[in-house]
Amino acid sequence: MLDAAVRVFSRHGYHGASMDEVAERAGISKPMVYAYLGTKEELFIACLHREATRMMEAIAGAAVPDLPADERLWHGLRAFFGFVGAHRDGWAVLYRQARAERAFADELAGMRARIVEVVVGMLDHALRAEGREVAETELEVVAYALVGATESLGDWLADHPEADPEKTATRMMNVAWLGAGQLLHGVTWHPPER
Amino acid sequence: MLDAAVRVFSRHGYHGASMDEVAERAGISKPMVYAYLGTKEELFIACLHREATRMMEAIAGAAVPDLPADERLWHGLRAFFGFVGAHRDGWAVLYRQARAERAFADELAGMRARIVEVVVGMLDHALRAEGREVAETELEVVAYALVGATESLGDWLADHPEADPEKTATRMMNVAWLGAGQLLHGVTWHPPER
Amino acid sequence: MLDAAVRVFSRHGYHGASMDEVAERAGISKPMVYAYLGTKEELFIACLHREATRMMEAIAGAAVPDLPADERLWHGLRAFFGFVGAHRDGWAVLYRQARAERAFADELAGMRARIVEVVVGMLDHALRAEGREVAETELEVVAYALVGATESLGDWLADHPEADPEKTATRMMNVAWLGAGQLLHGVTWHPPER
Amino acid sequence: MLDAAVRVFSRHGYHGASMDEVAERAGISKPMVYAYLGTKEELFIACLHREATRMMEAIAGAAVPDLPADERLWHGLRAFFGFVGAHRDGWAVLYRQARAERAFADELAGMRARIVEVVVGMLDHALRAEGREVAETELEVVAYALVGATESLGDWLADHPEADPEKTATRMMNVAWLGAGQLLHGVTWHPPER
DNA sequence: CATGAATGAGTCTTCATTCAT
DNA sequence: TATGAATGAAGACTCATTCAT
Repeated sequence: MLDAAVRVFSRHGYHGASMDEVAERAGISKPMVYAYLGTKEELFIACLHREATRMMEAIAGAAVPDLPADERLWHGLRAFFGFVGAHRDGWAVLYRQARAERAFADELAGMRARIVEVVVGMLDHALRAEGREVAETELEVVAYALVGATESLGDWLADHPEADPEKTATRMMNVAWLGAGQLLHGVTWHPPER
Repeated sequence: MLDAAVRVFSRHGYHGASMDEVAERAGISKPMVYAYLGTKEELFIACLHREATRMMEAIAGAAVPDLPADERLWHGLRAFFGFVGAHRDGWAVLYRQARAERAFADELAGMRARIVEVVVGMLDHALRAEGREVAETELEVVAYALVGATESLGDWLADHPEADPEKTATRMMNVAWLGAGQLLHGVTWHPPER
Repeated sequence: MLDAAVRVFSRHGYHGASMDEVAERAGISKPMVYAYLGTKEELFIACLHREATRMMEAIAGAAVPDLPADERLWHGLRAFFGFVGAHRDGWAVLYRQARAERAFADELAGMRARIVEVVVGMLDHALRAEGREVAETELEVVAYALVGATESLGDWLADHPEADPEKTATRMMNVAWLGAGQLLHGVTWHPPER
Repeated sequence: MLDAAVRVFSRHGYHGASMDEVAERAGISKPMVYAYLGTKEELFIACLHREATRMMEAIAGAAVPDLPADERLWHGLRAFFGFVGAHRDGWAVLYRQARAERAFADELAGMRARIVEVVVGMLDHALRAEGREVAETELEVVAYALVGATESLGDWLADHPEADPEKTATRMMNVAWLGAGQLLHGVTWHPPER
């Protein structure tokens, strides 16, 4: 039943979607939709939740903690793009929709916070292995940027059905790792003197 | 009058905004809003357009072509984050809103295409200077990732009024340049053999 | 089971009450409610009926015919206010609800007619004892007024949990009897000449 | 426009009435109804208010304070029944409807409180003229009973289009005044010793 | 016998959009 | 030109009522 909702939301957007259509597509009557999942808002949150959970599981299952940092990142990215590629419909739109409505900000923020946290952990771990240490906030911003870049490519992927998820993951890995790799080695960039 | 619209759209989102409120905030009557800017959709596009133009101008004005690649990127980023910091209200929300509605996809795609194109040019130019060459598509994806990361941090900045735009720009530069720098030197990453 | 219904109706009103709540409060399933008592309307009528019957019985049991008129009235009133005081919840609301819906008008009219008839009989009996006689319609209107006043005080009592039913009965008796008493003695009032 | 609403509410009751019908009967479109009078609830309150005001004015205009108590009462009653007779449709139903819904209790209570207050004042004035004095609460209850009886006859009148308002007023006056008259003279009734 | 599950029908309410002034 | 007034259309949500189990 959530499948139907996800499809409808992804086709017409949160506001464009009508509960009538959700019900119809799900093959049940409107009151049932309300009985099972409550309000339109709650329904959307449920969708968001399920997709987020699935995605997180896909990633977590791939990026197991005992791999070296680069491989872990790589597997994580591959899982992510693989997921988006397979759920083009669902993910990108839920993501875009969720960003637009204040009401879902929390849900979304939580979801992203979990990912950022993982990435921060990954970076921190790798840094310590190099005998270096960086303030948490710094790492967070870097992680945020990486996640953002990844989401962005995910969005791009969702819009390009012909694109290959694996290849996209490789490209992202290049950008992310070579950048992160340099940072890990203590190379940093500074604004030029004025 | 667009100012009023931007404010209203940014407060309540595209759908949450009512033409009544736009008119009231603009101090004119609703039929005038329609006379001057047409449909709600057109109005929103007009807002989007203006903000995009302003932003592009701010960036273009800072990232002049005759600077070396890294400085050019740096000034561009600084201009971008400066703009977002100064228009927190407007930018992030217009951006988020625009992503949510299919109707604005084109507008948005165009706006982003222009930026990606610039970044691609920048990378290409720098590569040639190094005597190297890379397929356009490859560059595009990298550029896309960089732009995505930047937008993402822009979003983050818009949500953190206390954050410093300049510092954010520096962080982004680190992620972007050190990664891009490596790429420019021909270093690339490959998926591990299975 | 009716108890549950009465409670629900009295809390939320006829329209505000949902069959779901009735069923839940009664501890049975909705189809059973329908099986035993039919439609919501019929259910309400059943409630009305039971409450009316109980009340009539309480009054009839107290106002036995072989008492002198004033004592009979007094005992009737006392029984009435006693009943309302003890069933504050049920009575007043059923009464108010029933008045609002055309569908229950008949039921209610019947119930009141029975009381009015009793009062008319009482007055008539007393009048005849005084050797006087008055047109039936006249008596009916007087009876109607008395009943109305009584119902009204009943309502008031239902809204004032701290008030004493017995005292209220006494007050009503004062109004009713002194008025009725005068009438019984042939004293009547006429509109002033213009 | 309120006329239309009153008519619809009186025909179908508060719940049975649909805003569609109100709009249609008023000859305007639904959004206009909402623009002018807001919510269904507010609309009903507006009706209630207007009818109450009109009625109070009718009564106040007739029962001028400088008349002797009985004449004042008489004129008040006549005005009341005259009003109800002329607005059968409106009054009775508004009154019945208003009683049924908790939401209107306040409005109604206020309206009745004003009347009771007037009657209390009238009784008090008359009592003092007789050199007697009675606790306010006592008077209030008596007044309440009188008002209730009157409302009740009003209801009866509303249901009997063929009945004569003037005659009804006379009857009510008989009940009210002879009763009140006795009370004024200090005659009271006491429960029999057990 | 009892019920969980299902629904058709209908309500209030809102808003983008446009005449007539 | 500018607007106050008006509306068609649509959507979320609820509930009395009934099968199939």
